[in-house]
Formats: sequence, C-alpha cells, structure tokens
Amino acid sequence: MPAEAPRKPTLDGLEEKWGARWRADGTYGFDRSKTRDEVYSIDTPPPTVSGSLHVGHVFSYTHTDLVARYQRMRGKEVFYPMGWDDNGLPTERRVQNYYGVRGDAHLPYDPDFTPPAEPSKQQVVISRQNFLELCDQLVLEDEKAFEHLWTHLGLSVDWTNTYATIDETCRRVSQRAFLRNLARGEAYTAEAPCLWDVSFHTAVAQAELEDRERPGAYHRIGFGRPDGSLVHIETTRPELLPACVALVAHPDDARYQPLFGTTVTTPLFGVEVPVHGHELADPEKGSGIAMICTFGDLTDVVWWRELDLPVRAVVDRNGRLLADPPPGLDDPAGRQAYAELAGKTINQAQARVVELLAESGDLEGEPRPITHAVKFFEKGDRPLEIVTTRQWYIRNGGREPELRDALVARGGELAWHPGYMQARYDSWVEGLNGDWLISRQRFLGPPIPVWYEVDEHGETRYDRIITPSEDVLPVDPQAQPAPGYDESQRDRPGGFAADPDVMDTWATSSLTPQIVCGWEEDDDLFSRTFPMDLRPQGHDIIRTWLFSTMVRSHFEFGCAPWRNAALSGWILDPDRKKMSKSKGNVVTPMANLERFGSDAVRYWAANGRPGTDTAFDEGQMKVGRRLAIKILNASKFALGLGTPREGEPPDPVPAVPDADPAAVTEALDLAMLARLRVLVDEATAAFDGYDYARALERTEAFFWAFCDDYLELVKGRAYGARGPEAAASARGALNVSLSTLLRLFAPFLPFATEEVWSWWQEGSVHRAAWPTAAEIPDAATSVDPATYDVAGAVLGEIRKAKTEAGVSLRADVETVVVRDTAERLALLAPAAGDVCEAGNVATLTTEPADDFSVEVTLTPVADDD
RNA sequence: GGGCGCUUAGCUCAGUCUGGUCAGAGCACCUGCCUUACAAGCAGGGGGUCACAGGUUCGAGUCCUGUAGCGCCCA
Repeated sequence: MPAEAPRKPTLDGLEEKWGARWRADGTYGFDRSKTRDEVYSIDTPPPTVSGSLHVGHVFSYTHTDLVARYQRMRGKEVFYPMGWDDNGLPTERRVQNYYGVRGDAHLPYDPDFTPPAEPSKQQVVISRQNFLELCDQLVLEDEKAFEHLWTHLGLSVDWTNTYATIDETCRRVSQRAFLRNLARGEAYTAEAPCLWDVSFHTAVAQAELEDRERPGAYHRIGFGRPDGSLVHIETTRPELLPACVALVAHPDDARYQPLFGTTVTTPLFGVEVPVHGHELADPEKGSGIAMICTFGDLTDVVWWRELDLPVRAVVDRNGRLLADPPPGLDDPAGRQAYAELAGKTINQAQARVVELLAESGDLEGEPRPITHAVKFFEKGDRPLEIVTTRQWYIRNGGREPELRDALVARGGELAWHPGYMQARYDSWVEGLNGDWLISRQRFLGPPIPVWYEVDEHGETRYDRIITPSEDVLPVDPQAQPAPGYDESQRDRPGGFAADPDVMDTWATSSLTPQIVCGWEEDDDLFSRTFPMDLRPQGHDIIRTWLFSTMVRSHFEFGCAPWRNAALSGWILDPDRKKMSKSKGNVVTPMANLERFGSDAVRYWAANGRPGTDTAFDEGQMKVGRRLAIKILNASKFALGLGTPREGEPPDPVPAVPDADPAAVTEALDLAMLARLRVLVDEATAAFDGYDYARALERTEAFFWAFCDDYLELVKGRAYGARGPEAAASARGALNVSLSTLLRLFAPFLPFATEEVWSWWQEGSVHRAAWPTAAEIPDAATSVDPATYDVAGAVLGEIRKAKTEAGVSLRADVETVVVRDTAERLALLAPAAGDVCEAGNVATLTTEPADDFSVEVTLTPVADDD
C-alpha cells in the first residue's frame, strides 16, 4: 500500500532512504534468464581505486546511469556491473608505502605472512602472491568509499557484480587472452628498439606517450667529407654523436643530392658513415640534413629500419652512456673521446661532448636555443630514451595496413555519440607506427604467462616458448616451474627460464567486456550479454582504452565489443580550465552531493551533452535542487486534489491518485495531454539518440509551464468548482500527466521521483514502463492543443495586469475583454471558465480582432483609510 | 603542419542535421506579490547587429567559401 504524501515534503534524507530500499529490493539486479535481445549491457570503465574520485567522475558516470535507467524503463534487462582499477603503478606504490613492503617475484609464497604493524623504512621483501593479497586488502577500503559515493549519487549499478582488475579472475582472463593471441600469432616477442623510461625502468607504449615542450638548442656540427670540406648538421642531441650511423636529407634537396651515396666522417669519434636520401628528412629543419643515431627519436628508428643501418647504441637502461664504445668506433682518438663519456648521464655527456667539439673546432658558432616537443611517459618526468630490448608485442595495425584498415572498419561499426569522435579513433589508428608493446618491467600486474627453454649451453632460447594450459591460469612463471619441468631446473642448462615481465595495465583493461560478460568462465552469461551495448568513457582515452579493447575483440571474436560508444566531455572549472588534481581545482564530490542533493548534482551533469566539455556550475545545481523540490510540492498538491479535508463529506469523484483517465473530456485537459504526447515522443527520440540533455530540457520546460499555467487553470475545477464531471476530467488528466512526468524525470532525478511515486503507486518508478504516447487517452488527439496555449496566454495577461498594478495575484477582476482572431477565440471558449476561475475574473467577454490583446479591469478595492 | 570542435544576452548554454513562427532558456540583475502546493516560492521587466567577411536564396543564427580567436586530437 503506497505511503501518503508528507505534510511538508523534503529532499533531505532521500538518498539514504531510497538507496537502502533499492539495495534491499534488488531493484537494479540483473535477471540472467533474459536473452541477448532483451538485455542492455554496459561496459563501465572501472575507476582507479587508489586515486580519488572527483567531480568529473560524478559527471560522466551520471551520464551512463541516465542511459541505464532509460533502457531499464524501456523494458531492457540492464547489465550494469562496476569494476575497480587496481592494476597499475598507483596501487603498486600505495601498497609499498602503506605496508612498508617491496615485491620480489623470485620469492616463494609465505602463507603465514602478516605485514608489519607500522611500516618501517626498511622495506620487507615479499613474494608476488603475498603482495597481491595485500593489494586485495587495501583496495577493499577504497572500494567501500567508492561504492558509498556511487550509491549516494544514485547509480543504478548491480552491486552484486563487481570486479577488480588485479583480482584472480582478471589475471586469468588476461593471461588466457594473451595465450590465445600468442597461439594465433597476434602476440610475439622481439628484440627491438623501444621507448624506455629511465626512472621507472620500464618500456612504454605509444599510447602512453605525451609530447611536452622543452627548451633545447641546435648545435651546428661539421662532418668531414673525403675532399676535406665540411657538411654541417644541426642537432639538439650532440651527446648521441658516437651513436651516429648515417646522415640523411630529403631526396629532392638539391643542396645535398651530390652527397647521396658518399660517406662522411663523424667529428671527435672518426666513424665513417653514409649519406642517404629519405622523405622524412625535413629540408626546413635545421640545416636540412640530419644525423641518424641509434636512437635519438622515433624517426631515427624508422630510418634505421628502412635504410638498413647498423646499431651503434650508447645509452643504457639507466639513462647513462655505456661503458664500452659501440661497434664501429675503432679510431684510437675516437675511443679516447668516448672514454670521457662512458658512465655519464645524458646531460653530463652532452656538456662534455659540446666542450670537446668546441675544443676541436667542430662546433660552429654558439648553440642556438629553441623549444621543441620531447616525448615523455605520461606519468614520468624525464625524457624517454630509446633502447633495444626484448619485449612482447600485440599486433595493432601499426605495421600492417590490412589489419589497420580492418580496425578502422571496426570503428565504423560503432555508433559514436557524438559522431565526430570517430575521427579521433580513425586518426589514432591511421597514425600508429608500431605494434602495441605490452610487456612491462614492473612487479604488479598479470605476469606474461610463458617460460623459455634453456639450451645445453645455458642460453635462453626465446624462440622456444613454453606455455601453460588454460585450465591452470593464472600462473606466475617466476614462482611456478614450467609445465614438464621441476623447479630445480630453473635457469639451468637443459632447463627453463621464466619470462620476467608483467603485462601493461591496458593489456587487462582492454578485456573488460570479456571480464564482465564471463568469457570462457560463464558461457551462459556471455551469450546473454556480449557484444555489449554501450561503452561510456572520456574522449581522452579513445586511443588507449577504446582502441585496445577493439583490438582484443577483433582478434578474439571478429567483431566490435560494443554497439555504441558514448564519449563524455570534461569538467572545466569556472575559468574554463580542465579540472584535475594537479591543478588543485577539484571539488570534493561528496561534499557537493550533500550540499545540493544528489538529484541536483545529477541535473547539472545531465545538462552536459555527450562530448561537450561542461563548466562546474553550482548555479545549475541550485536549479536542479529547485526542480526536484518543485516536483515534490506540485505532486503533493495535485495528488491531494479531491481528497476531502477533515470534517468535509467524502467526494463522490475519485481523487487524483484514483482518478479515471477515461473521464478526461474537457478541451483544456485534452489539449494539455496532446502536448504531453508530443513531449513523450520527443524525449524518447532524444534518449534513443543518447541525447539525454535534450530529453531533460524538453521535459523540464513542459513541467514548469504545467505548474505555472495548467495547475493554476484547473485548480478550481479539480476542487469541484464546476461540477463533478468537470472535476473528474481534471483529476483524470492530472493522474495521467503526473504519472507520465514522473517517469520522464525518473532517470534524471531518481530520488525525488521515487519519493513521489511511493505516495500513490506500487513498486519502484525505476522499474515502471517508460511512458509512450499510446498510453495517453486517444481523445487527446481529437482536440487542437492550441487551447492550452491560448488559455495560458490569457491568464498570463491577467497576471501581468495585476503585477503592473502592484496588487496581489488573488485580486478580483471585474471584467476581462479578450480580443483575437475568431479562430483563437473559438479555442479559448471551452477553457474560459477555467481562466476566470484561475484569475478571479467576474466577467470574460471576447471580441474578434486582428491581433491578440487582453483588457483587464480590476475590481476597485474599498479604501481602508 | 594535418584533422575535429567551439564562438548566440553580463554568465552557462539550447536552437544549426531538416533555411521562414527563431532571436530562446536558466542564472544574475531590476520591480512587484507573504497566493491555503511551493518565499529554497510566484508574477512581471530590461538586456543580444547570433565571432568577422563574402556567397547561395524571395528569405540565412541555420547552407557554402574564406578569416580570426579559443580548445582538443594527431604528426
């Protein structure tokens, strides 16, 4: 039995009240008996659990929830799990600092290990499995805090279905997917130049790069030609001079064409190197001819590969120059020069090379300062170096045009919201210049699940890969022996060696559809949920998350993992700057929710169209709060119409909650319902196009006019001023319109609408059917909806006259003369009685005229003096 | 350097796909009203050559071309 409306409705406490009820009732649970076509499945990006949530999360996660709630009301069974991203550097560091531990993959698992009560400076060294267990413990607290915030915000997530990206299931799925890629030849290991962060001591993928403007200087250096003349190059990295393997200029550059095919000699080091032509050399840059080093930047790698040049590496993994000179540096004077550089850092080596060049006279003029883009690991603070190492890769089209085209085509299978975001995907895929490097020289992460044979000479045979069977996953090759071997054979001739690396975070995060849908873990669930309907995410991670997920699905299933991608914009602070922790301009989300109410904050978020950056705007939250309060008050008022007050006789006409929609006969009521039909169609179409902001805007506009005009116009009649039939019509119309409006608002303002729904309806509004035009009485199609507009306009004029006279809106009006076209006057006629009732008008007359005007004569008030 | 988006009232934004009822909403501001749903309310008011320049059209905020500024993506 529904509860009655309180005397004084309030928003306060609704989040706790309904959050608890929804959880207890399983309102957002997933019914897995539904078939794929009845399900709407959402691949929610798991937030980084060791970070903190900010208002940007609230913004974008609300967008997803709007769609989820809409689809649920449309009758879809919504599959809406939530994950926590704890696989990665932030969590690794947090565990280290929190417990005072450090991981060592070679240690065996200690089942009795307990972390020190107080972390000391002396870190305790523990096994990977022990580390993972600490990880699980620590993130539990974070998860609780996150879940509390999400529940308070009203996300209609199924909280019985959560995962964490480093948990056992995710590690198993991650390793299984990798092994499948390996078996099909989509994953491979190779010794190749790769981007390397010397601080983190790990390889870095193209997707993790960012360019930063840094000061540098062009050093003009002369190379000797056989005839004794000089050719000058300009470089920002003179310290790589010993790594020089060639010079290169554009093939069309007339200045250097005579040099192609000849050789020159490097200054200081005396190495003879060839001069080549290549399109990537920019005639405008520096002197137009560049030195190719192994390796100064990614262009060097391209040149090195395409021109088939030797390797002359000088930088080690710590960012220092190698102790021994590179091959080919045989000149005694050159070796002596190199000895001065060995062991120095990049900066030290640069300074010394410049000194040596100046002394020898090979440096022409002073270094010329410039600013240029330098590649950094997005989390790092030292420029990346390029070193040659053995790494694992997954093909992604960066080296194969056919695969690249296929992945671009997969992107075209998605419906993008907004559509222009597809260009971001296309340009990223088309700009890839290498495969996806997935191995990381870190500790925390799913291990690369392979071992290698060690031959009788003790050499690790990277071409002889040993894999586990899928049923023993997840495995840790450093803690477990390879299948068919004994632990004593580890790293022994004739034995095995473990791959030492873990997979990068995206190698697991790219599998969220596989993880949540139960790929190879729960075939039944998988068949009901995959491919998924929606991937919501920020547009800044199209190149990482969206693309890598596409790659994995393309390989494993030959299809796109979702049907829709909805890209949220960013939150900007009032100065139009992107909000971020580093800028210190973030707003604590919980305080915000408590201050304005969750419905209010959701209202603000819902105004951010897909892809549109939105300003943090407390003003909009206040508006949202006001809207939510208005819904409570207007509903309470409307539902009470026809309910007799204490001491009054019972009303023979049912009150609004029990009113009969078929009793709607008055033209004004039917006209309002006709407008409501249009609104329902508009809101539905907007939601179907993922334009929730438009759905909200239309509904809101309708609702305010509904309160200001319609409720005022029918108030008297609904009380019974013009007889039982007229009252029944008004009450029926209010019943229909209120029910419809509450459902239209439900995705946006889940708390206020549920509160009102509970006053007069059974069940949750969030499991109620989304309204359709067809459920609004047919009679509404037989009237001209303009009656609603004309009546509202006349009432507006009467109010205006009262306001301008400075009198109360309750003031009596003696006469009203409405002048308008005959057509519009005819529309007004059936609503004239309501207009008089609402405006306290004694007499209303009409006169045909070309233009609309209303003459209002107020009833003289007796002078109080 | 290539691509995408944005530019409409003091502020935040709709409206552009589908040209004419399109110059809007809310906030802020000013004035009035304590109205038995709501003063965290209601009513009313002022405020914009729709970034700029061309073009198409009977007609352009809307379509086309170009320019400028801002932002983002890619190189």
